[in-house]
Amino acid sequence: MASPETIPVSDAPLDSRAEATRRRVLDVAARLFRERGYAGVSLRAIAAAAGLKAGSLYYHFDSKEALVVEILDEGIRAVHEAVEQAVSALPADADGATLLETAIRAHLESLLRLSDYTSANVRVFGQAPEPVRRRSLAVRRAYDACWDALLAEAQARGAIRADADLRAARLLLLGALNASLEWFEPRRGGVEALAARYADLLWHGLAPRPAAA
Amino acid sequence: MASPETIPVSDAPLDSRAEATRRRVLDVAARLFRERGYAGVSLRAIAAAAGLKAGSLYYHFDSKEALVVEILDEGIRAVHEAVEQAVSALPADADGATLLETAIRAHLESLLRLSDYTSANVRVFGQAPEPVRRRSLAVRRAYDACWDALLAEAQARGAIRADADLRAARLLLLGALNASLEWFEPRRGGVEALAARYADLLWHGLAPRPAAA
DNA sequence: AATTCTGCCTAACGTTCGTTAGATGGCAAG
DNA sequence: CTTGCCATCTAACGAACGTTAGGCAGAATT
Repeated sequence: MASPETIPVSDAPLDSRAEATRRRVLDVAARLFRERGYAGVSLRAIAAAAGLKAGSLYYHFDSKEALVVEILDEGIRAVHEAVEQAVSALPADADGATLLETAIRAHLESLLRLSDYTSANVRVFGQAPEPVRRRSLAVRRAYDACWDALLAEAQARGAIRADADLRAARLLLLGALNASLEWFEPRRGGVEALAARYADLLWHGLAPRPAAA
Repeated sequence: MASPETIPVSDAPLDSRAEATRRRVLDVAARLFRERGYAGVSLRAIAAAAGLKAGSLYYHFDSKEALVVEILDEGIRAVHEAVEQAVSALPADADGATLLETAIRAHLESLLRLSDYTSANVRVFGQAPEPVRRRSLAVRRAYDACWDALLAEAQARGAIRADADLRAARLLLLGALNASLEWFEPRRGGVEALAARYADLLWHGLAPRPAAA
């Protein structure tokens, strides 16, 4: 805590060299975890990719588990933030379809922009040691709850049929969106186009427009 | 090859003890790979779970990589077979919606029934060593092609709108279905119910029935 | 100028890894 | 009863693993 007489403005300068190294380590570790899984990446490989020696990682992180927890949480947190921010930027009276498409677009855009962190989530979470999963669960649940609220709101605004099972809808929707991490290539049409196509497919379905009874 | 004078009926008795052990090893290995990833599972752990010692695995498999390739291929192959079989059992004049729902049901049912093998696919393939991925690619591509043909046929029969991007549809659909491996619990409603809900959501979409212009 | 702190390094620990070679007991064929 | 294969075991190999302890140079503080 700062002494009473110091300027209380900010503690900004406390990051510098260490903070940059930390970020670099997280970035390369996220990429490696995505490519080879949790157990498939050694601390020596992470250190080497970040221009360090293995032992030095312990200056920045308590353990391999602590490192991966930070990557997992960061991935979810960033996407959660992007979705919340995009939705709250909508006019208060936006219709349900717009709400839905905005959330889908924000999820996809941040998911694919931070693909190393978010892929690590999709690929690594399920096979990480149990303490890692336990420590990372709260952040995931919070994001699920965000989508449950979002779908409920869209339904209230008439964009989702009344008989839809919202939990099933959430699982289908997020499953479909997250799977794009496995095949998306920016060259073959951008995120914008993908988001538009997916939002359309998910909202209108595969059936032809009339959808005769 | 049997000598000319032996009864040519069948070569059935050539499997016995060894074949049973092989299957047991594959089963426990699939479960372990699903739970801990490729690098997270040691041959000693697999052997112990199958009631063997590590060295004995080499009597049945050439290497750890060969073992996992077999598991990956088996998972895809079984689902592929189930879908082809279910579709070909339909009357030749079945409508597109029936075709679609049948394929979705067959995929989900076999996916979740053989969940250790299929989960190993979803979770392990992306982070397996490159030789493993290369050797397992053909089987995956064949299944993708199966769905491309299936969706094209459904579109020809009028169950999918003419403007739909079939590649995007396939990726969305399979992504959504496969994601169910991560959360499905048989207690909370069976596979049948899930297949019906998912087929409905994917075909009709989230939008209310009229889907006003 | 002297001192403290920061960020990283070297070296080593005990353990576990995939894999191999050779031995061994049981079961089946002669 | 003997022979030989079949399925598994034991023991060991070098390499790599996560983690720790202690050292060391340069920057920051006094």
